[in-house]
Amino acid sequence: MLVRIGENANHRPRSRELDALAGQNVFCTEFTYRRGREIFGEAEPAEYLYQVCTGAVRSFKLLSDGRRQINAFHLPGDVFGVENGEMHRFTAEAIVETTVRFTTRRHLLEAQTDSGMPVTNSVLKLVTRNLQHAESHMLLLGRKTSLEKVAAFLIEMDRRLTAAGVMILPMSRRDIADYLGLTLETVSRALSVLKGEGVLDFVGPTQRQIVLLDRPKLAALDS
Amino acid sequence: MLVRIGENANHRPRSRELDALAGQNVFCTEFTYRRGREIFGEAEPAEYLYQVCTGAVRSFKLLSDGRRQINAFHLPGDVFGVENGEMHRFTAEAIVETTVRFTTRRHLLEAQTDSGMPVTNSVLKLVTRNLQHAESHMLLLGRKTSLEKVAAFLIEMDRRLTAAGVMILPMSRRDIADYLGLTLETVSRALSVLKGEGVLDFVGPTQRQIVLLDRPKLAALDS
DNA sequence: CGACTCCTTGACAGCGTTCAACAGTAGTGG
DNA sequence: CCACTACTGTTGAACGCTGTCAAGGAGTCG
Repeated sequence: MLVRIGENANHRPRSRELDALAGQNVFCTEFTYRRGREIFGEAEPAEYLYQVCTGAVRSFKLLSDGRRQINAFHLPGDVFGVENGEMHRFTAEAIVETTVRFTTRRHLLEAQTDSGMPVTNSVLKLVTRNLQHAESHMLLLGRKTSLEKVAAFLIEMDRRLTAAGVMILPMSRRDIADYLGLTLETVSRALSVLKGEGVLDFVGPTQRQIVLLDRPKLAALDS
Repeated sequence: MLVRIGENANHRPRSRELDALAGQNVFCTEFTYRRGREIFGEAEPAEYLYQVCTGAVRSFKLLSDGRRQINAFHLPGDVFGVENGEMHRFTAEAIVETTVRFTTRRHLLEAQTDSGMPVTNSVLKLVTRNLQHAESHMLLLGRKTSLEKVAAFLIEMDRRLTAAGVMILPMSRRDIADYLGLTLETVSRALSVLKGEGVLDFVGPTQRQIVLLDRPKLAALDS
């Protein structure tokens, strides 16, 4: 039986993708992870497939000395853990308290043999979307300056989680830095520059709530 | 009719993938591109699917000011141009004189409806492999030092094109740099360091032929 | 042979990192 | 509720890795 996701500003059309993937009759369970908890680890068997209901997830790889590269942030509606192999290729952690729905890969495979091929097609679509994101992120990581990286990050997050004119970032400066291949100090400095230039402003007591004041200028900075 | 690829040191099992993809009866044509020629451009309609017979191909994205990020090198046996969408997301160019086989996407789709689903599965495998490569490349681009990047590059190329103990690089220092998110000078310096440390040596008149003398040390440098 | 590209090497600059101090916020327990 | 502590973010100063600029040599191709 399906568990309904409540009314949520971040509840996008994509929320239905896990349904399309697994079929309407697949058993889906909800689970809530506390802030910082690991959802699955790199090289662990990929048993489940997840969809974010509320909260936010980071998936990343580590080098032996602790350097971290965050590959993607998963926000409400996003499906993740689609490894199409035996093992997860990332570690996934809840950034804040996060509720996910999940289903087993076995259910996926069974649904596939039942209905023919739409399931494989859905998996292909998801993998292709991940690949596209990875491709543009390689351009960012390899060839953009710190300011361009932060601008690109803001544009992406603006698209994905701005509601009522305000973007509430669930992730820390360190998370952003590890996503952009920078240090947290450089991210902080770039944000200060953008604020100084009137591109954005912080609202509220914390620095995690951002209002974009000049999107054309921001887009121009992304090159 | 299929065109046979000649005996070639770089002729890997993967060479059969386009067959598996498109079926043994699909019409495949060969074509040879001269050094530096564009095979397809970013945002062009993705009409064909390619496999390298001989030579080497670079696929890359550009920023408006000319900064280039090479996403992948395609070597003999590799299939490329699998965009799974209307448009190519990269530009592909022949690095040296390169012969490719190609088939139209339409043939692929027809093969799919004929035989059921193995075609989609093959596409999924290819896209998944691309994604895996992109994922580890993001870690490299975002978090590795120049020496680690060059070491990782050598390890990858050693695996993919070392024959008879010698690795003959088809690409220039600039290509390597644009692949690793560095400048060509930094690549050159890193190679000089590795030579100085006895990890590798150049053979022949040019600096494109490399012998690896200490693979364990090289692997250690990749972290 | 001459023009061109490619590669190496040196000197220097600069962007981003590192190290450090400080302030604001959140989380915890009395 | 408030004090205490840990966490998070900003900012400054100095460093260093990589980029930039430049020169020169070697290889390649017409």
